Amino acid sequence: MLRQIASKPVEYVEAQMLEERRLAVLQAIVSDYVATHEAVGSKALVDRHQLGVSPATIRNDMAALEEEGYITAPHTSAGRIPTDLGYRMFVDQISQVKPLSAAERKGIDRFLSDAVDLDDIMTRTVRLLAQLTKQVAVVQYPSLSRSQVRRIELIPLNEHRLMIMLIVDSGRVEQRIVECSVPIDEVLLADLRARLSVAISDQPFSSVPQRIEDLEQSFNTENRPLVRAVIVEILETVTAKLDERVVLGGASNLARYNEDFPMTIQPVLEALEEQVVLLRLLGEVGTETKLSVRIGHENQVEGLTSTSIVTSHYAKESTPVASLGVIGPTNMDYVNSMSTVQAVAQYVSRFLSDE
Amino acid sequence: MLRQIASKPVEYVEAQMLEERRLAVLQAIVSDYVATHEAVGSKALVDRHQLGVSPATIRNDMAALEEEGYITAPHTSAGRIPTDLGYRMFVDQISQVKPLSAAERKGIDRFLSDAVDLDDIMTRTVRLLAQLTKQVAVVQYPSLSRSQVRRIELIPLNEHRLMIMLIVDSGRVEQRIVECSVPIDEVLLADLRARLSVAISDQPFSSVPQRIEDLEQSFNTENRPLVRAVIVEILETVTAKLDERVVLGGASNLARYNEDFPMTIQPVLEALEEQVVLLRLLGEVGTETKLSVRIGHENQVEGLTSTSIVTSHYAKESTPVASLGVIGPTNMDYVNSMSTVQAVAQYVSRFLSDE
DNA sequence: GACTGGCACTCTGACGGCCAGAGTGCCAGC
DNA sequence: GCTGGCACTCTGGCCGTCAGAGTGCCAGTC
Repeated sequence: MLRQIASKPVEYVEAQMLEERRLAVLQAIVSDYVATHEAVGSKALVDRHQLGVSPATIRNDMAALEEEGYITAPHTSAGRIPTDLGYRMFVDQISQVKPLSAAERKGIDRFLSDAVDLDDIMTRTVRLLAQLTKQVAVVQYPSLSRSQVRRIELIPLNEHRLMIMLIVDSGRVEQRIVECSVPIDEVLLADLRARLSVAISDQPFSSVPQRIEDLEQSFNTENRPLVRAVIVEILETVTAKLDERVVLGGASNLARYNEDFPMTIQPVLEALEEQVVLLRLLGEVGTETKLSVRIGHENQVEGLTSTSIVTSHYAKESTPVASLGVIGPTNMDYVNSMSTVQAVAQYVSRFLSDE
Repeated sequence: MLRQIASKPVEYVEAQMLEERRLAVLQAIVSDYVATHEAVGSKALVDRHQLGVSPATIRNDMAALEEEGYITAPHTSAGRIPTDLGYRMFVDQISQVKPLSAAERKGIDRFLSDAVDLDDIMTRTVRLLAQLTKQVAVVQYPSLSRSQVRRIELIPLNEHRLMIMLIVDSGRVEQRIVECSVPIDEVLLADLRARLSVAISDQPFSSVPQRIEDLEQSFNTENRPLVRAVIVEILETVTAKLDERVVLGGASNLARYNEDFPMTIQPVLEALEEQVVLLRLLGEVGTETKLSVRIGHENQVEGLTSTSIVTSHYAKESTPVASLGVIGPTNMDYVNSMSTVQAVAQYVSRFLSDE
């Protein structure tokens, strides 16, 4: 890299260095602002970082950065604060995510390994994320659409009522109750279960509808009402429950920001109570990158334009099944959030795959 | 009532009337303060209520009420605000809970009747409560300790792994996965299931431990490891899951108070994130009264001493199974909260019992 | 004896003026 | 291209002032 620069004409080298310092200034501004939550001025900058130049020089750089839209001044005579674009630049510059310390990793490991079932894993994960990042954490349950049906059970509860139970390979269990007008015939039930089982066991959730829609035809007319009721209910479960489940935690961390940051937390809380919004925040699973950061206005959700979202996929047996992440103010500690989210996602993936 | 008073000596009648007016003043103060969230003065009081006396007289009453600890003055020259004791008196005075309007009842009915399973009922209920009262709502899942096991299933997932499924009469389903070192024998499994079923079906959850602890003895030595593993897991589920599940909603309503009420919401949010705290708030189910109000310091939870909690039990087939309620600032609208909580509890009870 | 009008007192909250501090932009000089 | 210096500007804290609201008390009335 250096060698390459050395081979260029002198002016270019100097322009390059200028660029580099300007970038360093931006990074310094972001990290100072994230640490103090106060607009940072040129003098403070040279005091706290080894920039090797005077405040006046920095001021020129800052003017340029402001011109380019990376930073902005709250008012004439205050320091500068980063814009969304500035944060974006900062985040993109973090090529390598800082690894967690051994102690931290061990803590995560210990905390998650006590989990007894999927619910427990999800709850623990969200608590863990919130605690480690001191922010609001979101964890999505393994997506049904990316899962397979492992097994189906039809359990009679009484004469007119039975429970359908879909067991999913990620450990999720979906249950649904069916009312029947006619008494339930155990033999028929066993038969139906067997055929359903053949049709959909070990098949992807998304293919269930087409696999069972014709099943009704193969039964005697007298039995069809029950069969149809069951099939309808399964279809409903499959489609309805595709709107994924999300757990939220650490909302109290929102209140902390308020101290030095007059963000009105009500719209944020409101947005976070909407499943739909959360799912949109967590984004489409299975896209290229694992770790994703959306800053301020980059996420289109109303009420969350002054928050940033750091998410990562997690996987079961190396196919991504869902996302998790943290939500905080745009002036959050990106370095820490990113490394924590990534690490936790890795651990969750491991635990899911172990099971 | 009037007749009775008329038969008493004159002094007593007057003392009684004095008492009555003083009570009216207290009620007026509470309702005005709840409406405006501003300390209420003597003049405003006579303006807005037909008290039939002059402000000066009211001032005397207010002084007396302050002396008795029902109201307090934030500073020398402000109006008065109710103390916890004042609210308590006010609430106790509401003998008859105001019924909801037909439209409201219909709204509740419609909203709840779309629920497809227990999870759905719980989620809908919490949303409903939060929306109707504009406060934070809490709903507890039907308590396992007050439920019966309806059915038990042992479902083999693969050679070394099976899922235990406890179906509870309230509609809850508890599942747990067991790992076995030896391959699972289907015949043995069916046998075990049958015996477990005999032992605990239709029995109260709390009696499960004693009913299955000796079961292991009746199996061959070679089969005991599996049997023991299953029993251990059931016992663990029964005891572990007795810590009840609670859902929370409408946290964004907390932020609203902040506007006119400088309550720091962080401790409140923190407290609400603790399951244990929530359960303590919802209180012991099955005690005498259905509708319960705890005001300010009456609930011993740290961080919630400036909030009030209105709860009610709900029942399945007329035995109470759990609680639900709302949490708000002490200056909340008790009349509305109480009637809403009561009505919603009734509807939930009905839906549970219908199923 | 209870209620009333009047009066003096007090506290808050809003408003405006003032000033120190911080930070900038610009410019001339190195 | 970097630097020191200087004039400029904006904020935030501080203080004094003042109107408004509400109280407590007292003497008078029914």
